[in-house]
Amino acid sequence: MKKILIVEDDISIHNALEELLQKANYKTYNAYSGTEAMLLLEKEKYDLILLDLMLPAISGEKIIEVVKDTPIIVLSAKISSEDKVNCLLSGADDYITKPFDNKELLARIEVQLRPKNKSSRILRFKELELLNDSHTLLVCDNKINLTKTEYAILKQLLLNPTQVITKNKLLDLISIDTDDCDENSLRVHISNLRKKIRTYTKTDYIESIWGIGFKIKE
Amino acid sequence: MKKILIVEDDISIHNALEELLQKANYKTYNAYSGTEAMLLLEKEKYDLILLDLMLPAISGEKIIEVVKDTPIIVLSAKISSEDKVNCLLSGADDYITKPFDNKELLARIEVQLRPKNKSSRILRFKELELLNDSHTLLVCDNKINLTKTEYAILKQLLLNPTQVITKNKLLDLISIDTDDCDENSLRVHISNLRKKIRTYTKTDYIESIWGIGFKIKE
DNA sequence: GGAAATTGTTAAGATTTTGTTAAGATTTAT
DNA sequence: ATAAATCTTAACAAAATCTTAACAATTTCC
Repeated sequence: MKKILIVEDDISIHNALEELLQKANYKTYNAYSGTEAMLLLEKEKYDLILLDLMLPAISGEKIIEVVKDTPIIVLSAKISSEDKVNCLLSGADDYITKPFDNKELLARIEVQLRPKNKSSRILRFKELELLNDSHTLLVCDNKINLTKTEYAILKQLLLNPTQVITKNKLLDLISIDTDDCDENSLRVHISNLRKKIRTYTKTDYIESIWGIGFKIKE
Repeated sequence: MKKILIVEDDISIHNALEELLQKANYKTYNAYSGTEAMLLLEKEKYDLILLDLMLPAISGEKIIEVVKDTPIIVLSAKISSEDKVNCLLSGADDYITKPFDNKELLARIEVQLRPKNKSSRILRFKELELLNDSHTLLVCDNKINLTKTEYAILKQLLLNPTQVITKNKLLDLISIDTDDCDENSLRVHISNLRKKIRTYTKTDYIESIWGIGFKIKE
């Protein structure tokens, strides 16, 4: 059940939103001011933020700047193109003007919540093809079986091929429960992955970023 | 340079879009019918599709269903909520009604093209580009690997390019635990940084402020 | 100008992190 | 319950990075 934070100071709009979202089977959280929103955001992670711009104390624009890891849909009475552009460029993911159509809002919420990779069937990178359903990897069209964790690691790396994935992030993937995560173990998995890939190609696709984590090469 | 496929049968709108996008530094590709779009999509991969709905032969809605690995922004004269919802739920990522504001369109395009992780920032200063997500430095577009501490130092300097960063501040960055910080060590790191940068440019970007610390030059 | 303090460079040794292997433990499938 | 697959642990080798130390160059101040 996806968690949505509603940031809106107008009580009647706020309540209407809450009802709408709950009927659509979302779990809602309520903030009635910018400061309250900030407090909640520090405490918990949400899947989406619905954000009014004109708020007491801290403005919505300020919140957009700060929040980096959660999609934001701005709900605002400000209809000027300039306001929209500013919000979108500074980090908002969508901008809907009030009054809005309920069904459209729900649709746009779904857009933000659905996985970026719509198909998510195949992840490709050069000679590599990671097949989602069969948990296999094709290297130059040669089939390789990956273990569950090897798959999880490679998937995470291939999802953001330009980005360094920290060791901690990868460890979170591996061990959901263990907080006494073991880097050693991760190292072995990476090593095994590399070895498997190496059987069919000479290029090493996994790069180590010393002290930080790992990344897809190039 | 990002590649955008324009799918639009109205010539005047199509040309206007093409001009707008090229001015905004995108590479444009043109399809004037649904069938043409499908042909191009089979041949090449694009970063974004701008899609009109009412097209000859194959409709825009059909294209939305088929395309799974490229973001789609629908540009349509259909303003009904129902049309919007259908498109968004079946796979479109945004829906803009005609006539549209150019700047808003460009902003919404940027939203679709930017990495999902908003925190992936780039710190730029003249010929230097410090890439947060890949943890590397580009000097005149030449990639340089930085060590963890070199990266931390340069990041701190580039974050406030007008400001002097004290030696103590930099030492805090380097040694989390050691309170017996070593200035000598810092000096070596700075020297190594300068050397690495010097391999691709003659200008020395790190200035020493005697007795205080360091600063980005100019 | 010259002494003292600060900064710059270099290279070697110490330290930390990473890579690989294999054996034992655990989980999963049969 | 047994066998196979997978994961973890441990040990060691290899690599990258950091610190130290020595000395040169520069700046400040008298």
